[in-house]
Amino acid sequence: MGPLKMANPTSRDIAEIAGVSQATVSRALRNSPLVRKETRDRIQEIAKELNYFVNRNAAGLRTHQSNTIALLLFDETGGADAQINPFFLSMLGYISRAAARRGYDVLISLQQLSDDWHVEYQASHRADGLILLGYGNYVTYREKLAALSAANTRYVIWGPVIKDHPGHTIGCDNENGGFQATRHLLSLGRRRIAFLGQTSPRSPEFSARHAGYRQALSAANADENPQLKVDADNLEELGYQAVESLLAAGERFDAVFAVTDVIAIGAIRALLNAGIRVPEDVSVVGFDDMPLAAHVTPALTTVRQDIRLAADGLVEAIVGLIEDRPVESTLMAPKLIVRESCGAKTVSRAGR
Amino acid sequence: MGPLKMANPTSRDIAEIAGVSQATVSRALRNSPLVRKETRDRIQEIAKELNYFVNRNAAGLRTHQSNTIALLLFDETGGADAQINPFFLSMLGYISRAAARRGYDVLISLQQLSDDWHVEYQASHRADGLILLGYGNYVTYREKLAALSAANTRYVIWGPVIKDHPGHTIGCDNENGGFQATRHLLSLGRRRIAFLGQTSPRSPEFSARHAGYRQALSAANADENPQLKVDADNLEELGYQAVESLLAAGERFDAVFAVTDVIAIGAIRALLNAGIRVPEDVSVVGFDDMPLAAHVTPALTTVRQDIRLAADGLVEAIVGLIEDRPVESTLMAPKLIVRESCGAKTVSRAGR
DNA sequence: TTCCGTGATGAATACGATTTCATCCTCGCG
DNA sequence: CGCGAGGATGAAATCGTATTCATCACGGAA
Repeated sequence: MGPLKMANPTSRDIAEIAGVSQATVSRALRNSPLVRKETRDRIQEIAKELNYFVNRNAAGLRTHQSNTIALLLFDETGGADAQINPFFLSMLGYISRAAARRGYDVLISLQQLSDDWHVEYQASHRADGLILLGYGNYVTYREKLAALSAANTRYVIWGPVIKDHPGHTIGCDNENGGFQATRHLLSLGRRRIAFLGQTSPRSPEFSARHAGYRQALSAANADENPQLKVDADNLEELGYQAVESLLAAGERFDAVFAVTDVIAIGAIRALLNAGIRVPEDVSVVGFDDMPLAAHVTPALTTVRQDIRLAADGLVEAIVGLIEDRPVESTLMAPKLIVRESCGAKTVSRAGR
Repeated sequence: MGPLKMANPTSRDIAEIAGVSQATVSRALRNSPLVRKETRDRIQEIAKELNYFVNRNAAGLRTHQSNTIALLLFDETGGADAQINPFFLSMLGYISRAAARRGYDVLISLQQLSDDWHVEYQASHRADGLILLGYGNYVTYREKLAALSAANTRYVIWGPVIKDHPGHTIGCDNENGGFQATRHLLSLGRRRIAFLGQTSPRSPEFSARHAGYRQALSAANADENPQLKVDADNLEELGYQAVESLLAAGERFDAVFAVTDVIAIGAIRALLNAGIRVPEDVSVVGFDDMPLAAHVTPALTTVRQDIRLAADGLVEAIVGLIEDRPVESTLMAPKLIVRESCGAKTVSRAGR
């Protein structure tokens, strides 16, 4: 017989064809041990033949689940048409894969500070839980997070692990990362190390990296020079300006630790423009190891956050919450990736 | 009275509180003109008070809609842990915003060649329509697209507009882009222009760019030199190797048109490594204008695809299909962005 | 032979909204 | 004063699945 055709087959249609009840079809499709194996196989075959797929709305209505995770990206620096933080973007890919592996879809949403949608996702049964990227800024988001908790929403945050921080958090050990970067520069004989990045309490991650920087300095009996610290938000242009301002002030420095790859890239551009060689005259180290870090010239030495692992951790955590398993906040170890911009190696092909 | 509390309020709960029927609540929440304004306002207020949100599963079940668009990313070059094509990634951001503006959520899914999920999305009522990125390769995906059409799925493809191509397509005028890039190099006095990129029928977009390249050459009465054409897939490493092979073969060239920014960046790295100056000795032009193009050194001259516009177009198209409006395939005009790598300007701060 | 446990299946209901159809009330007009 | 039109609301059906509770057949034990 030819292929069965049907516009929108339902479990009832299958039941009729198979000569069983709709209940049995439902059970068979979910591999319930309650149905005899032969019946089950027959039903599944018919379903495939008919190109049948479970209506998720109906199933979700009945089970109060959506098998979907909402990924809320918040990018403070961006206006409506700004590029999204590339670090988050590449995280997104891994999150999506990790979620798929566990049978969850991923819904994405770019949030603005003014938005209040976040509460809606779980309440409307569009998602079973939320992953928050870019919400590390506790001060700004205190009420938002409180609202989430009040609505009994399950969520996980990527960001710094802070005590009293509501909810569960997966983050990178930023302090240790800052320490590694700075220690590396010191080990290369650099002593006048500039620090580029915003360290207000509004960005606790960057503050932690700064703390690591100071820690490494004092471990080497070197003092922090406040003149060599420049605030800069996470934009390439601001990294450029930060170095410009250092040069304009006549500061002397032989290394730069930028709190972010993006800032580091801007800094390098400014240095080269000023005729300063990198890494011969000034060593530069970034943070994040974003995809392009290996491909700029000189290739960027940086502190890698293993986003693959991070994404896995986030998904693992949110799924755990959804399925009522105990979940703990986690701190992940970063790793120094040595390339060209620090001068530790002779120039060669960019590290992989 | 204090704030009303309730775990999971339903429209029925609201009805009871407001002293009306559940039907009226449903109408009021959807701003139906059938309910008196005062009643409507009162109901909406109660809903807000209760922190009520429509259960999308129930609504979707009834209306056969999900108000969701599935975004299928296919990246041919990537294995399980590979980075996603940054061009698609940044498109994703704009798509998400454009969809939100029209009241749609975006579900993302990274597809592998072996996957057959694509058909499922609409059939399972998880999405009302599909946007396909990276499916430009018609030969490989012929059956996949056929399956989609057979399942009566609404979908839009980002890719080359090809006649006989099933479905609707939004794409960039690649031929024109290749033409502009090459003409620019010619106008700078370059004559021996290498072409880097895969041009098999499996990648029609790249072939189109190549066609534009040839067109510009012949318009300038210059002949194409087959020795200067190197196949290279879209990876930085392959751009590097392509230039290496040209150099190894002893070919002389004074310019490179890379079919992609990623390839161009690899090419530049290889040139610099070989002691060849860019742009003084060799001009380089890329394609895409991905976010980092402005930030590499030298900043990349490239052909910009306006991804913001592209994303808008894709969403506009898929929403049109969903809402049964007529939709046409569209070709968008690319634009040459002159930065440093071509040598048209004196070196200065990277263009924005 | 009778009875009961067990495995397999079916009937019926619930999930929470949307929508059709019916009802009721009011007001204007003949 | 009666009647019909139209505005506002309610009752009830419906969407497609998951699940509870009943039913039934079968076979072994008493």
